[in-house]
Amino acid sequence: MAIKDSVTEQQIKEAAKKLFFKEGRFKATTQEIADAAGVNRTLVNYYFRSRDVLFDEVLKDAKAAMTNRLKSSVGEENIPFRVRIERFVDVMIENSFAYPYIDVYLVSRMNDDVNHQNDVLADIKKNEELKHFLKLIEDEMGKGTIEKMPPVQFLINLLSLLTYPVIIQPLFKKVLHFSDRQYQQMLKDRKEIILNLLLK
Amino acid sequence: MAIKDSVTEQQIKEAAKKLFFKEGRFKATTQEIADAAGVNRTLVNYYFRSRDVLFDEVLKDAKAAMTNRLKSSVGEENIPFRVRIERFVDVMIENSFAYPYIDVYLVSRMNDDVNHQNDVLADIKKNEELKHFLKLIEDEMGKGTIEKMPPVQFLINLLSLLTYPVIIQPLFKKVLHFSDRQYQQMLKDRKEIILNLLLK
DNA sequence: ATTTTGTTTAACAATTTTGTCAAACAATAA
DNA sequence: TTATTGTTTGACAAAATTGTTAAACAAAAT
Repeated sequence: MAIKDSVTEQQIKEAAKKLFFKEGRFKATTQEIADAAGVNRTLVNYYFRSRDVLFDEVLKDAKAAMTNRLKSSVGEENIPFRVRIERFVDVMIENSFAYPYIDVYLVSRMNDDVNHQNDVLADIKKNEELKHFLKLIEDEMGKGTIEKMPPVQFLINLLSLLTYPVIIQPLFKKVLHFSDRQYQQMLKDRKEIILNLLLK
Repeated sequence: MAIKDSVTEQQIKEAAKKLFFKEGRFKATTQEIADAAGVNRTLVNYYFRSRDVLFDEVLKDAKAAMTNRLKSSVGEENIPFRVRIERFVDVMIENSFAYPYIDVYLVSRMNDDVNHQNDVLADIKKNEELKHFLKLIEDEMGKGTIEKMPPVQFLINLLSLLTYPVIIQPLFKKVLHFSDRQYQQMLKDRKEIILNLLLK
C-alpha cells in the first residue's frame, strides 16, 4: 500500500485534473501539464509510465470523489424522495462548479481511439445503486408525486437539466453575453426551476 | 464564385464531418480522414491549406445546414407557440441523429487552444433570431401557457432535455445496457415527454 | 562517513504528424 | 498533336510530442 504518494505526484495529478476537467484543455501535452504543475516534464513519465495512464488515474480519482460525495448525501435509506432529489441536485451542481468538463472529457475519451477498448467505464457498469434509484423513482410514480414515464426518462431529464448547461457553458456565455458571475448565478437559480419542473 | 467544388474536396469534407460529428473522433489525423475519404493524404492539404482550416470549414457547413433547417421549419411568423416548439424539437432530434457530437466538438474546440482566439463562434453572436425567440417565450409566459421563469431558463431547459441525452449516448448505452436501436427509440420517445414537461 | 534509496534533470532517440514540393498524370482546349 | 490547366502522388523536411536512459542530486539508513 502506498504510504507517501509523493507531493510531486500529487502536483501533477492536480494540474492535470485542472487542465482536463476544469478548463477543458483535452489536448494538453505532457509539457503543458508539467508546466502547470511547476515540475520537469519527465517526472510525468517517472510517476505515471505514460500520458494515458495519467489520464486514467486522474479520471478514476475524480469519479471516486464524486461517488463518495453522492453516497454520503443521497445514500441514506429512509429519506423522503423530494429530499433525496434535492440533495442529489446540490451535489451535482457543486460538483459541476469544480469540474465542469468531466462528462465531455469522458465522452471524448471514449471515442478517442476506437480500437483501444479503454476501461474508462470499468466499474460504472456494475451499478447496483443505479437500479435502486430507478426503483425509487418508479415507486414515486406509483404514488403520483411525479409524472408517469419510464423511470430511465426521469433520470435522463434530471441529469440533462443539471449537466447540459454546465457543459455548454463557454458557448452560451458568448451567445448570451453572460459574464462568469452571471452564468454561475444562473446555474444556481436552476435548482428551484428543476425541482419545480420535475417534482411539482 | 466556385463552380465545381471538386468531388474529392467533397469526399474529404464528408469524411471529416462523419469522423468529427458522427463518431466523435476529435483526434482524427489527416491520414485517418484521407483514408476514410479514400484519397491520398496530401490532398487534404491541397484543398484545405491546413488541418485547422478543414476543421473550421466543415463546422461552418454543418452550422449552415442546421440554420437552414431551423429557418424553414420554425421561421414562419404566425404559427402557434406549441407548433413552433414541436417543430423545433423535431429538427433538433433529427439533426442529433445525423451529427450527435457537434456540440461536444464545438465546446472541445473552443478550449483546444486558449491563445488562438478561434472564430468558431464568429456569426453566432450576432443572433437576432435568438432575441426574437426569447421574446416569444416571454409573451407565452404572459399568457400563462408555460411556467413563469426567466426566458433564458426555458430555452436552456429545452436544449438540455434535447441535447444532453445525445451527447452522453455512448456512456449511457453502456451504463444502461441499451443497444443502438433501443437508445434511438428512447430518444424518439422523448419528444412527447419533453413537450409535456415544458408546455403542459 | 558512506551506502542505499528515491527523486530530479538534461540529453537523446523514436515516433507521430503535419505541411511542402516537384514530378507524374489526366482531362480539356488550342 | 501539343499546350495548358488542374489533379494526384510520393519523397522529403520540419515540427511537435512522447518515452528512455544515464548521470546528478538529495535524503535517509546503516
